[in-house]
Amino acid sequence: MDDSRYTDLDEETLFLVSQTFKALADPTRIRILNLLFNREYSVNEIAEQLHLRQSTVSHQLRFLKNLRLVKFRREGTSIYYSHDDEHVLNVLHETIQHALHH
Amino acid sequence: MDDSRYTDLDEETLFLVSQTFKALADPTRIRILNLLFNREYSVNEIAEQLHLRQSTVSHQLRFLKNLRLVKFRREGTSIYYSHDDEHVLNVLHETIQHALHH
DNA sequence: ATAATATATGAGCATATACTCATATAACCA
DNA sequence: TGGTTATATGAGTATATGCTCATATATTAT
Repeated sequence: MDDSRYTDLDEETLFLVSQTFKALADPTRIRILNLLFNREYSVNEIAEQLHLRQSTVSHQLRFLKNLRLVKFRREGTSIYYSHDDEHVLNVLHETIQHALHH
Repeated sequence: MDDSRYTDLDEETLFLVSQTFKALADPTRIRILNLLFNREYSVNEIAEQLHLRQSTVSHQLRFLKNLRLVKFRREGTSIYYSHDDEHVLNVLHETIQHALHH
């Protein structure tokens, strides 16, 4: 690996990078994001699919929403969530594949 | 994004993936790995470069070592650490660049 | 063997995290 | 308006995490 990859990191970058990975560091959030690879789901649909409580899903979605990793649209009383960050989703996808095949 | 990216994740994969990202979810570990992009460093050199306590560095290196993200070699009383996982290092590098330029 | 240097580790503490229950808020419909 | 369904949120609790100090271990040189 060449030297050009070393950069002294400023506080802000460090925080953003660590926060991004923190989003991916929890099994529940990974399962949610992994489900959203597929298509959009409502909060209750996510809860049912993954056998989680509605409040658990809602709390985690807020976390992912704050980091702009998911977006949502309202339809009646339901809110449908979908992924919203290609880069992070790719990173997750690659790492899952890496884990599955190694 | 196509449907082919959805896979129901087993416990083991989920654990491995979340652990991997957990390694990257802490500012101190990011700084250490980012330093090791460059070249190998001894424990004390890392501590000096990053203004961290020796024990802090040693604890974090143990964490990274357990996940096989770093390797080491002894030279006298010093132990030199270097990175040992191209995939994870690439993911970190890409995400740092992404954060720096967005 | 003893001293000096480098690294590893255990315990303690403060903070962060993730889940759950209960309840609030919001949209829709009769 | 009142009732129903869906989602969000606050508080409480248990566990996890990261740092620090003190000390143990290991290697080298005298």
